[in-house]
Amino acid sequence: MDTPVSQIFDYYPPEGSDCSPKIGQRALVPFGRREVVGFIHGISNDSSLPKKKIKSCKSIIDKDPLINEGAHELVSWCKNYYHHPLGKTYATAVPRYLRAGKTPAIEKMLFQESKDKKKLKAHQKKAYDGCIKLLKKSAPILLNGVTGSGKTEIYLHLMERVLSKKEQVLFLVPEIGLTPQLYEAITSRFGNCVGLIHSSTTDKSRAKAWLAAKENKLSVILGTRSSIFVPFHSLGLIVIDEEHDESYKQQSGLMYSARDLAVVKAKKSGCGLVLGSATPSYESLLNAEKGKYSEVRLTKKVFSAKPPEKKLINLNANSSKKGLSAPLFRSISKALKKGEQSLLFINRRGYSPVTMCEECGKIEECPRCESNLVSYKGTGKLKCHHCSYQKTAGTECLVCEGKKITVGHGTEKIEEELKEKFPNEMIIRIDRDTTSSNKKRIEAFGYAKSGDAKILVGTQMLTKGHDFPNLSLVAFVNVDQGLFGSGYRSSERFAQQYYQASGRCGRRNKKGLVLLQTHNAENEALQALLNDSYMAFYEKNKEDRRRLEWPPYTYSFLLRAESPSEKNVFHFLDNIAEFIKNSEYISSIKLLGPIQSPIGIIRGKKRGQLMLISKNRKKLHMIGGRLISFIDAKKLGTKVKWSIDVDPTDHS
DNA sequence: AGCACGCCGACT
DNA sequence: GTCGGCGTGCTC
Repeated sequence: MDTPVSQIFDYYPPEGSDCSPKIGQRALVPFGRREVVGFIHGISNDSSLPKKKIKSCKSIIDKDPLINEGAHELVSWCKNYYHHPLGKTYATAVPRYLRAGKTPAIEKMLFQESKDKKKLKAHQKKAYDGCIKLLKKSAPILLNGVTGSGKTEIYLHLMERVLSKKEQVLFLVPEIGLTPQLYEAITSRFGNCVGLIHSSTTDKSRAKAWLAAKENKLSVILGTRSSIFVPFHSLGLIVIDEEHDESYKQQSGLMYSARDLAVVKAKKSGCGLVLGSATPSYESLLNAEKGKYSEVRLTKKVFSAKPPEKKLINLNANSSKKGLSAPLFRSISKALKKGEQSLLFINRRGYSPVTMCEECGKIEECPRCESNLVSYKGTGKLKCHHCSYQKTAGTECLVCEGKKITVGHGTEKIEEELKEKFPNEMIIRIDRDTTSSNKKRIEAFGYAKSGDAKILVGTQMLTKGHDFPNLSLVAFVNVDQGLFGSGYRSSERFAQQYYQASGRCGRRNKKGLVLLQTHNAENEALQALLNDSYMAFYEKNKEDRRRLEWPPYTYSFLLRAESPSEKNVFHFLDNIAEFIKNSEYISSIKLLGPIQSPIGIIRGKKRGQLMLISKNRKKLHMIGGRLISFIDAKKLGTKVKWSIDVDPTDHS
């Protein structure tokens, strides 16, 4: 049941019934003073508990198991690998509606043979044939194809093959924004046979899609990461689009990677798996090198466009307090004259990340977090991006009555600069703040895609898998922030953003231009980015990772703890560090910490962490298990809130 | 996570 | 004498 304890609770079958319980059924059980829904995880003839202590189930909810064998295996694997309480793992895997003990009615939504078939171009056909051949080998396929090479059409052809064998398909996308275009593509080709599962899907329809897939009454699930847990009846293929995207990793609770779980699921069920990206994660590229994945490459574009011209704008030579330099403005003007779109990328929301008193230098900080407040001009607020704190932004410093100024640029400030310069053009800003509801998001992307909006400003949201047919200029407003950010993954991340965004301009016959504003024009990594393909950049960059022993050449495991009392945080972490140092595995593990987390205080809670790094995944996993038993046995975790992150994507 | 218990300070 | 705040511990 949905409790944060790692133990399993034993029950007798319901009294006076002769039905035999089956694994995967839901049961209504007395639990303390309440009655809750639980999942039958295993069946046994004995128990370590005294017979008197064991209660009987009130009733068994399902006639047939709700959790089929495949889902049961995946949940079990997940709880072991991520060291997460079993009940909480079920709670993550099963829709809320079903966990409440309810069962919705479902309809049939099955695949219909399509009438009009699109033909693949020669290079696509070759890749498709390669996939078909490799799928028989049952290793995951890494479909490594440059932007515009037509991966989607290959997915659709692979899907058709599987669907016509009456098998099912799971199609995963990193975020909700990418579902509409794919939903349209799939339904127009294969009929009304698709269940959608993402953050805006209601509890009930989520449960419906989930159940329909299990009952084999639906052919395709299109969804975001949690769809990986859908218990398909006869799954034939999993597609993970944009497999490098970090949205596939859950960042709280059960911190699973849907991409990694797909590999497990495909192996266990024997279905095909295609991981697609123009900029594969270093993890996947290394797996391909090791032969764990089969790789299919697409280097040709469907519409043979000239590669975009790439130029650095040296901000040292074009000094300005503004976020946008004169050469950048000139290029935007040129694009406007030709009636073409420009996209400006800056990975920072709000107006400015810092507000400071001009006289005394006092910076506006969150009273509850170790973090500066982000200013918003539109609402006149100062907001914390780590908690819900916000206040009205005054113009005067409360200490010395000096004038407050903003330092640095966010999407909102860039938008303002553009509006001053181009008052008559339609400018659209796309970030988490402007697309908070489904309706707002659809509207914003509508203007962007129709070409009505001539200038697009946005965060990474804007670069994720969207096609803007009229786009000819892409500009990175602040290269240095991305490329030289903290964390060993920042160069990989920036390279992915760079190739994703620059691949989107100059499609068809238009000549594209990519501009990068930087203070480090001579930097070697930046030069490499400019002159090389993503793969060439990877080849150079991976050596640093190997030498410094970071993932994917090592495995990592992050233990986090928080509490209002710093003493409690470090008492907890120190105890665990000591335990590891005394264990037999210490020789194969590198310990980093305990240290204060990069953001040391959030919501008034002190935060600390302990990182374990090892080349030996098995040993790292073993010590993880020992660690939990140690915390449980010594009751260490009572005074702090703690969590485990296996394969963390960033180490904060 | 819920939920109850129990200890302690505050208030009628 | 009683109410309620929250620290602690248990749930088969």
